[in-house]
Amino acid sequence: MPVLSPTWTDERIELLRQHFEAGLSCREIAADIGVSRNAVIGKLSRLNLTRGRTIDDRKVHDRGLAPARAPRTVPRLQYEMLATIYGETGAPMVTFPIDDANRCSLLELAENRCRWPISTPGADDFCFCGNSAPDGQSYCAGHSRLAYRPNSRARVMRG
DNA sequence: CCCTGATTCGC
DNA sequence: GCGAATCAGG
Repeated sequence: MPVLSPTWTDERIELLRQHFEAGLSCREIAADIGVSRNAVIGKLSRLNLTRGRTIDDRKVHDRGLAPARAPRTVPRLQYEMLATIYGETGAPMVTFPIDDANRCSLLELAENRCRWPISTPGADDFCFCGNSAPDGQSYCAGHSRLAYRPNSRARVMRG
């Protein structure tokens, strides 16, 4: 690993395009390349590579920057928000066990397989999660959420 | 609150 | 040109 970060090299741009065309989300692309999500999006926009939406579609051109937010949120919405972060009203949402029984090697990886790396690259037991991943997702539901998040009770890497 | 993509703007 | 900040929508 080089000491310098040459930002966007041809390799990275190629990776960017590969993942973009593969249908991966910007968040996944960013995590895979090692940059922030905005960096990926910014680069994509700079390359005129946007998926669907363009400036022409944008309605509000009059950027007053929050002049007056009138439309008050409905109490119900607020309740949902708070319930999400708070106790969830006795929600039995326990920690989801990540099955390590489906581990597979890089060669066995498929589009619907979780690509979460297990152990360290180069190790004899190095493999991937291999759990079923949603369409367009690189990781399974559990790992997708664990991939990158500042708010985590504990970094449960290595399953 | 979480997330996403897309634009804007300072560096 | 790059990317954080910001906006807009789900």
